[in-house]
Amino acid sequence: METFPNIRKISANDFFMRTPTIRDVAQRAGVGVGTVSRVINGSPQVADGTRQKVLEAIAELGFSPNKAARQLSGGKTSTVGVITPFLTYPSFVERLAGIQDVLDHHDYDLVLYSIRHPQQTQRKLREIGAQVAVDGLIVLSFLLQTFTPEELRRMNLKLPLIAVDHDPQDYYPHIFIDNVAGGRMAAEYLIKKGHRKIGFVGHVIESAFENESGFTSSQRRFKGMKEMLLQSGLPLNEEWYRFGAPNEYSACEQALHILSLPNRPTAIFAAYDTLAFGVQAAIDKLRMKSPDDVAVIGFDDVKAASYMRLTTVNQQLFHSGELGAQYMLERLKTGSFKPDHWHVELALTVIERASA
Amino acid sequence: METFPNIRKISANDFFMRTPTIRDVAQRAGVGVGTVSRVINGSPQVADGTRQKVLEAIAELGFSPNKAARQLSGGKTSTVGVITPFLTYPSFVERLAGIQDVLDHHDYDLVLYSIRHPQQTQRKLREIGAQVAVDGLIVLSFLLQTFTPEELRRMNLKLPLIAVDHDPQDYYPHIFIDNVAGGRMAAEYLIKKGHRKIGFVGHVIESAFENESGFTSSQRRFKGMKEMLLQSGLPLNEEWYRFGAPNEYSACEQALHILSLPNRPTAIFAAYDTLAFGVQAAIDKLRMKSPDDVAVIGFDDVKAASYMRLTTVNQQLFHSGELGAQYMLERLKTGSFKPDHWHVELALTVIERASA
DNA sequence: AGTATATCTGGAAACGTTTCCATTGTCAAA
DNA sequence: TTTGACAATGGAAACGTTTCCAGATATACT
Repeated sequence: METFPNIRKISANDFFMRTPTIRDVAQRAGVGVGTVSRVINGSPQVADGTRQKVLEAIAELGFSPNKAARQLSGGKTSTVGVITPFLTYPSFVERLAGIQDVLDHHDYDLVLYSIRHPQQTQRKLREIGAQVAVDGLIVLSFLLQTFTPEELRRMNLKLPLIAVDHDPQDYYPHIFIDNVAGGRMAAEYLIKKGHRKIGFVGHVIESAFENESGFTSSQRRFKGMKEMLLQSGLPLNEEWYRFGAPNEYSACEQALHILSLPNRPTAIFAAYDTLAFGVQAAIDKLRMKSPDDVAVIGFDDVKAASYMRLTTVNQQLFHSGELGAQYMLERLKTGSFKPDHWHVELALTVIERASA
Repeated sequence: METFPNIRKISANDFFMRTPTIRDVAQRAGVGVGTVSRVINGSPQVADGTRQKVLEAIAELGFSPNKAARQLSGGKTSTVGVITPFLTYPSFVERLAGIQDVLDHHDYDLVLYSIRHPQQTQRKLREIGAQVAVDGLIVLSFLLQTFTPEELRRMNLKLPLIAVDHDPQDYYPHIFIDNVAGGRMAAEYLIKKGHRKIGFVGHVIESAFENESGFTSSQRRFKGMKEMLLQSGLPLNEEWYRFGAPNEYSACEQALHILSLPNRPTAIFAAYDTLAFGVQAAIDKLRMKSPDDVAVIGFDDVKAASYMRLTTVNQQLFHSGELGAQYMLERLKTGSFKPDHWHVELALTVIERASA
């Protein structure tokens, strides 16, 4: 009893428009499958006439190469993973949007991994690496910092990694900003505006949940501010500095406290825009007005900051995502990260709006 | 000259820990590949002893099945796509987070497609369908509404579809809310609080860019509000209704206008929470106070609404995403959507906070 | 014992690409 | 005319699973 391995080719199912394969295209164009593959992948090794025929066949059949097969054979997925904590924080979303934008323009897909607890990171990384479901991985914020270089080495990930919004270091490419310098800039701006009594509303780590690297960007920005105040011979007053959860409501409470002091500051630097919104709410509650009664400057330049007319320090959130994706794609194309892309610092700019 | 197709198996490369395949596991456990596959997929057709051996081998080798191969062979990707407009709107992000959460718990990956212009939708859908890179597609908001049922039929998508936040209709499963009823609820709440002069800040479609279905949820919520006012015998005053872009700044301007009228309303219903924040800003600017001078109620119950102490209409954003994902997974498992899941309305609730 | 039945297992074929090698055709130089 | 180099092409093998069928083993019943 002979078997007919090709029986599917003429089976009844095919009358219902089986999605076309490269073989169908080859047949239709009267060429071999190899040639079709070469056309699809833009190899120069194809005569113009042939290429034309193939392209026509592709169009007529509405063929589109099957990703899984492509990946299995070639080892490439045309997919980049993004792993992020706190999907709902506006700053992460903006970076994500930047990444998405670049990947989309290069016909790469974006797989989103979201982590609720840093402890999940390791498991997730292993999974991702083992399944080979993505060509590369963009890691947002501190997630990678939860590992020592040694741990990371032992995990022996084959995947190209790039970190966006990550402390400067030497172990993998990353894009970062100088938070301390940013803090200095914010303070400098306020000082130039004539303020001498400057407060701060920031974020403390309450648990290991938030950041295991020991420092939040809030702390660094605070440090920069203090440096600048000292350097300018201005008073540092511990009463004016308050820390809480990273949300508007908490910030509002901190600000209410600060602004109710008998000797209150004339300006407040909020570590994130989100906190600044809370500070603005407090100012409004107290029937004060910024910038006249109290000036407010934020940090991040989130989308909403422009609606809210918040003066803030821009850190190119969207662009950081774009760059991360761009460098990753280059890495995937050329096989290695450009040395210039290993350690990329983004410039900060004070954006003057209505609040300070 | 004989060839050795299996030469790779003993090539030098293997000393560098080639990622293990199902064959390696089979060998190590002393069983056939079929058995390993059955173990991985939880088939009951495996003796306990055998299963144990296989599981051990899997653990020892750190094996994890290759997604691409799995898909190519079985036709399944363990991946669900999400297609969304305006990635950066907070309400979309919350729905997305809900989807992500459910998928993650079921070991499904989430591929994110973002659309900048509704016209891209069709191309994107075709691409996604053709590449077979996802098992199903969750469509957010109005994107599918840009097609007539006829168009959609002609596109002949093989992919299971479910829409989240989509007008009720008959062509595919969807999860929705009754925006008109929501508008009525908001108005009713304000009326119960004693307000008789109620304003509205909403969103107009400025271009085809935003929504091609003819109605925004803002318009529907407005309709509901008017119905309720009429029904309660309260005055409708066109002066109190203003429409603009869907951002806080624009809403602030509209509210400033309304609240500066000689005969101003004592309460304002904002079509989205984002707009409500703008209204609150306006109230603060005018040195008024909610809820005493002007009450404000929003709609959506975005995360920030709770920080901002905004009274609003909750529409279960996160949960809508969870449900969409859940129903999709069920569809993928059982082969069809449950009839109950074809047309799912989510309940709305007024959340009383400090603003009204 | 012998037979029927149920359970468990091994392994080939198939999924749709890419890649590599062999073959053919073309053109220029000798 | 012959030779060599090179461009263009066809098609087999490989990628790592799942599925299906056949065979093996165990169990139950006569």
